[in-house]
Amino acid sequence: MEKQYNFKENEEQLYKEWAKKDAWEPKGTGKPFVMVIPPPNVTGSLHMGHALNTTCQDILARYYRQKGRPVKWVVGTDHAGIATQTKVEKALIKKGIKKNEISKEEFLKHIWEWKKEHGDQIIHQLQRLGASCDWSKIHFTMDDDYQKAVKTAFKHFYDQGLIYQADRVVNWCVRCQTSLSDLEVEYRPEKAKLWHIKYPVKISELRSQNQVQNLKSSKNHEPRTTNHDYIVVATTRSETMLGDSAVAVNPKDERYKNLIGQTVILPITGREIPIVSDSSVDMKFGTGAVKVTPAHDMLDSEIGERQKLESIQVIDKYGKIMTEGMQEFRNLGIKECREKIIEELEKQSLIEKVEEIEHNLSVCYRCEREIEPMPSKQWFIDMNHSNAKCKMQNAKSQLKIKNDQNSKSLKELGMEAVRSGKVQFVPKKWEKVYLDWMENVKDWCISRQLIWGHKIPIEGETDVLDTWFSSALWSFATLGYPEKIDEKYYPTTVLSTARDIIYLWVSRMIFSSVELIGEIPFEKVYIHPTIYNQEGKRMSKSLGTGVDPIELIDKYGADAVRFGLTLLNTGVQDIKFNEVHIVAGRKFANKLHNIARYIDLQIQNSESRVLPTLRSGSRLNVGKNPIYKKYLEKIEKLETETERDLEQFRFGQALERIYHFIWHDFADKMIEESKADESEEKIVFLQTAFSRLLDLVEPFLPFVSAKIKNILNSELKIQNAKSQFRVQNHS
RNA sequence: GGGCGAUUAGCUCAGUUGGUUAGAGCGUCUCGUUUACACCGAGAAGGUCGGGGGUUCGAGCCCCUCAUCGCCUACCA
Repeated sequence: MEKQYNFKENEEQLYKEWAKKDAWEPKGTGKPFVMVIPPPNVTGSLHMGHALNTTCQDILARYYRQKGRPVKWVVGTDHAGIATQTKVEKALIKKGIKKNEISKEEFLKHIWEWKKEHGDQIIHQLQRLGASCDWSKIHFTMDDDYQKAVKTAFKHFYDQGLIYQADRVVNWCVRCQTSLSDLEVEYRPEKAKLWHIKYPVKISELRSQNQVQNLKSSKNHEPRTTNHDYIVVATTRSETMLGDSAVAVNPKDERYKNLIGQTVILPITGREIPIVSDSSVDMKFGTGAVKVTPAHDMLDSEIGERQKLESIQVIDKYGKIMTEGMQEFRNLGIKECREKIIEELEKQSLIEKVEEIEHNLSVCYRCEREIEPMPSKQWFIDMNHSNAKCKMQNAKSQLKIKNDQNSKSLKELGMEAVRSGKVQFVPKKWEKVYLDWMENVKDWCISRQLIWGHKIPIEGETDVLDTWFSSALWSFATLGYPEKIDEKYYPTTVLSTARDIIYLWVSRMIFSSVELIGEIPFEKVYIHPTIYNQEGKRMSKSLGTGVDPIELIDKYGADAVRFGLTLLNTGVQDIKFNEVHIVAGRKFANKLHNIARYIDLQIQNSESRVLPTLRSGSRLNVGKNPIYKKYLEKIEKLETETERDLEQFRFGQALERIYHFIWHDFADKMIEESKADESEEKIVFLQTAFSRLLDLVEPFLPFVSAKIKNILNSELKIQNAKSQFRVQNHS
């Protein structure tokens, strides 16, 4: 054995062996331990979050496999609709190909080519980390059998009356040319100008001098600069006033009480629109009076619905102004129009003042372009109603849907699965987060105007499904649905994932599984900590604050990376990434290697005539020496504590204890003290103790552990063969 | 605006129901080349556990309050 552990050589050799198809198929007879890996985007590359999550899962997989349970760890990738399409679009532009200039079919071909070329990258990266997934089948959400699952699921929801089409204001990405669900919208703080615009009130309708007086003396409106009477609205989006249908004020607002029901003349357009009262208006913001554009704002759309206002679309899906009449604005970009309107209003002295504010700009989570809310016909899943599910289940269906489920909404099913304790979150606090969100869940917009994805299985539809619709089926579509689900493996045991997809993914998997299978998808949801960079900020590729786990693996080894991440993973606390712990991991691997080297030497130098047959993991009790006996009891305690920790997902605590024991107890004390012992028993003891300690280490640092076990085992074989030979010669 | 979490050694973090002198890794300092390992060993320095108040025989841990930071969420136009 070399003086220093060569992780590179060892890991290179082992991970290829482990990536073989049948290497990790479930074996054994106990209660199966089943996980589905959160499928990474097919175009993605491994980031620190993946590395941590994969490490957690692999620790569990290897630990329970060691315990003799059949472990099934389902693996695969997600087609990731919008993310992939955006990525391939960009790649094509570099080649001089524009998406708009080629047919849908050609574009799809390019995406499949891309998938073929790059789709395996993330899989290889998972393997380099040592992930012991069941590689015999690498699922993909666009596989034929998966497509079948999606179609079947859609049909079920549809037949139950849970899918409907509606014309609604949705989040629209002008660049991606698709709708987005609320969860796919991100927010970016931005400085903006808040224009205070005077909308003239139709004076003839003011019934009494009193009202005029009231209006004039209104605090926010002074000093008056013209002879007219106005109501002042505040907006950052002047261009949308072309589509205003009302001005809304809070019914409790004394300033405007008497104006409710009056009419204002919308500047520029000259249209007459009412002043309405709506309790959603915040009296403290701006002037307390808000212009209502039902077609281009989520809140306004709701007000519009309540107040039965007309929805006037003035921005088209390409982000251009579309107006009837008023040629001067037609086809302008949004920002151009915004300025032009302001110019015009200034000319008419209708701008009262301009405020600088900071507000949240909503942007597309994939391309970061500004979101334009606009009306659009889309497909939705009804989350809140149960009476829609009037049609009874298909008698031929093998789905065993319990009767009471037919009277519950998806929201209720999702909440009940967690409330009842059937699905448990670890740490527990995420249950509340989940339930709070579920409680207020809105209907889910599932149609996307993309090319890459599952086509909505309705005649004539060209839209595809939200990528999360298909991932919602992941836990069972990978285990046999819609054909027969292997009941042995369902529900799965643990789902380990990141907190930022609790809503996007976990929640949808739960209600989908309960609705479609009549069974929860997993018993436990482990939400691992989030990794931040050293400044405590989010790691982000686009910000250049990310750390590439593969580079770390190259530098320190996969074992070391696993060690470093796991040591920091103590549960509740989020992780500020720091390389020092990975350095410690590399040292630890080396330490293990050297302990093995020492024991190996002892075995080799042994003059023993008869070495007891030892196996890896042997529970053989050694000898009379009470010190050794006691020490093995100490190890047993460590084993118990590790088991307890891993049952509670206390990965960091478990590893820390093992690490400390091996280094500062076993190596620093026990081995040092044993050096004085010349007896044969010492060797038996060291070998036994160490092999048990290696078992404890193996789930955490599988590469170095496997290597050492091999060496020690083969050394033992040699020695045993020798002693057998001697025994035979003597007899 | 709501919710959650954090604040412990120079840095990154442990600290399991409140119980003697608060721990680890890295870093720093001293010594040590003893044939497993210098990616090592022996030892040392370094913390009024964010501030303030309270409960208790006893508080890093429980309660209140303030401060700072972070995350999630929301319709502030």
